[in-house]
Amino acid sequence: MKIGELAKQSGIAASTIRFYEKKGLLPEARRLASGYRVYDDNNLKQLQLIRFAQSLGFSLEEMTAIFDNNRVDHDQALQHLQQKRQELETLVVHLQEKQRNLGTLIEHLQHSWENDHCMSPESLNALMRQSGKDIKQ
Amino acid sequence: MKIGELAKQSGIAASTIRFYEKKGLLPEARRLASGYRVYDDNNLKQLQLIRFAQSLGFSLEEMTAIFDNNRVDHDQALQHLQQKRQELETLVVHLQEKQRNLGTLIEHLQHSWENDHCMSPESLNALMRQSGKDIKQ
DNA sequence: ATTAACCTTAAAGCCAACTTTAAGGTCAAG
DNA sequence: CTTGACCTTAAAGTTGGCTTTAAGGTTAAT
Repeated sequence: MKIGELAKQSGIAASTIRFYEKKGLLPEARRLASGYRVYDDNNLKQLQLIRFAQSLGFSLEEMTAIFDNNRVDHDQALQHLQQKRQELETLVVHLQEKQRNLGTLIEHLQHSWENDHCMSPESLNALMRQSGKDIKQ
Repeated sequence: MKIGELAKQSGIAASTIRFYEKKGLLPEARRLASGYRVYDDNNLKQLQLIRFAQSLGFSLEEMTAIFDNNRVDHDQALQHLQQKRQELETLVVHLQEKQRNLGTLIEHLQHSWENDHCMSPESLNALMRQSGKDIKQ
């Protein structure tokens, strides 16, 4: 199949597929005499794997390192994945904390607005002191 | 205090403070005769509030809308906050799912690499079919 | 033979949230 | 009265992950 068909089947724009190839995330595609790129179902799977890894928070650069087929260092790849899991775990904990803080903040604001119609920096400050750093990603 | 001091106390670069002012997120600072910006502790609190809101996932644009003091529409601000909490909740659920998937993936890979030293696309596919869409943000 | 739908490339543009650069002006210490 | 740390501005650069543009070449149908 040609790039338009692969784009349709994968849901990834043709321009993005070319972009991935240029970045080295995808191998250089075989070409027709006309210069058109040709793909098969393996390429479709590669794209799906990319989207999956992306949904796990991997950057294109990380994927290029891990999925550089031919010479995958399995142990390194595994380490990458485990680190990612750890990061994800930390992120979730942080986000849950934020969520709680935000809930509390909303309640405080509802009360303070019912009374004095101002933002009551005291409650804000209390929350802000508690709240950790970044959300990141 | 001057901008360098505020930068030090807030942990936010002076260039960033100027940038926030230009964006309209901070009010225009009072100036010395020399043209130097002058700040007080309220400005420090404003910056801390910005970092806090940022940690909750608010963009500078959203904050500009919400914290446009003088004429805050409390109901709208509250709606913003509640929507953010909802988004955060959804995000957490998705991330937890990703985390589980990633754990499963790691186990599968450990097994398949012990045996045939290849990535066993079958297990990957199974996971990928299950796994929802975006992480987003 | 023409048209429309496809493909090619390099290069530029986009977004948020900054950071850096260039070319200055101010101020306190020695 | 000079040195160095600080401040000013507008404008350009950065990052990641694309998308868009411009200027073409190919293919299939009519």
